[in-house]
Amino acid sequence: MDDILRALGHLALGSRLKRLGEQLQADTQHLLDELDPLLPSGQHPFLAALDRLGPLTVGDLAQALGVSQPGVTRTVVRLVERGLVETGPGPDDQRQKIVALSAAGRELVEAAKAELWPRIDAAVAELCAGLDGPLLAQLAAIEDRLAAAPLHRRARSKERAR
Amino acid sequence: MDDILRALGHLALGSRLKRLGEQLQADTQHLLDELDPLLPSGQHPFLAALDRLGPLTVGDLAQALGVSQPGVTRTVVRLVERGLVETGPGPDDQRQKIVALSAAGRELVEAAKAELWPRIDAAVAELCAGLDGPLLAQLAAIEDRLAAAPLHRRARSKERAR
DNA sequence: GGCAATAACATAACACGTTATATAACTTGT
DNA sequence: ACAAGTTATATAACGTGTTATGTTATTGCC
Repeated sequence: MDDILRALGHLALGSRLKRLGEQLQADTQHLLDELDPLLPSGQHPFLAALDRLGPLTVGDLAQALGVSQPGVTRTVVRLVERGLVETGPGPDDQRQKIVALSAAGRELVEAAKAELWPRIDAAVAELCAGLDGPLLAQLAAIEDRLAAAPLHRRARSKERAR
Repeated sequence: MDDILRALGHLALGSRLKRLGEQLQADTQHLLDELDPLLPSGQHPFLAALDRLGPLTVGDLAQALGVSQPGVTRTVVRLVERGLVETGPGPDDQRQKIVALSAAGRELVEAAKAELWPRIDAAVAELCAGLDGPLLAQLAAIEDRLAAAPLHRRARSKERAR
C-alpha cells in the first residue's frame, strides 16, 4: 500500500507537512514524558516564548507563536489549570490579559532547558543531518528515517554515545 | 515580535511543520472554493486515494493516507453525508466497510483533476522552486514567500502567464 | 462445535487549529 | 462629555488529529 500523500507530490504538501509535524510532536512527547508536570509537546512553545520574552499579552503571544488569538486563549486556560502560568490584567489597558510563567512554570522550563530540550534539539538535528536538495526529497528522507528509528531511540543512542 | 518557533530551531520543528502545513492548506482552500460541493482541503486526499486505488476498506484507507483508523472513520462519515462517497459491507468479511466514490464524488474528482489540482500543484511547486540546502532554511524561505504573496495569488499570476 | 484470541470498525474523550462573532475597554472626534 | 469606532480577549461552532476502549465478526485450536 503506497503512500498517497507522497504520490500526490506538491499537491498534498500541506497535508504532508501537517502529518510529519504531528508525528514529530508525538515522538517528541515520549522524551518529554520524563518531565514532572506532564505537558503536551504542543504547549512547550508557549512556555519557551514566555521564558524568552517575559510576560506577554495574549495578543503578543499569538503573534510570537504564529497562531490565532483564540488558540492562545484556550491553551493559556489549560496552562493556568496546570499551574504553569499566571495571568493578570494589563497595567495600562484593562482589556489586556498578561500571561507570565508561575514559579512552577519557571521550574519546569529550567529543568527542560538544562536537559531535555537540548537533547530533543540534538535528536531532531541528527534526524535532519546531511539532507540537501529539493524539499519533497528531504521530507521523504525524514519520513523514512523516522520509520526506521523513532526519535526517542535516536536521542537515547546519542546519550550512549557520550 | 520575532517568531519563536523559528528561533527554537530544530527543537520546535514539529510545531513548525504543522503550522506551515495548516497555512498551506488554508491558502489552498481559497483555490478549492471554486469547486461546487465545497470540500475542506484536508478531505481531498481521501478522494484522491479512492480515485487512484479504487474502493478501499477503512483500514486500507488509513494506511494509504498515513492517519489513524478513527480519523478515517470520522471523515468517511462526513464524506457520506456530503454524498461524495458510498460505503458497503465487505464481500468476504462482514466486519469490513468498503468505501468508494459515489457518482457525485467521481464528478468532483474529475473536475478537480482537470483544472484545479494541477493548478494547485503548479502553485506549490513554484512556491518551492529553486530552494536548496538545509531543511530549516527552506522552511524559512517558504514562510517568507508565503507571507509576501499567498498561494492563491501565485496561482492566479501563473494563470495570467499562460 | 464451541470457546478464546484476533481483527475491523465505532465511539469517546482529549488537544488543538481555524473563522466568525460577542463583550468590554479604550480612543476619537465633535 | 458622549456617541461612535476600534481594539483586546472570550466564546461558539467546526474540522481533524490522537489514544484508549467497546462491539462485532472471524479465526483457530482443542
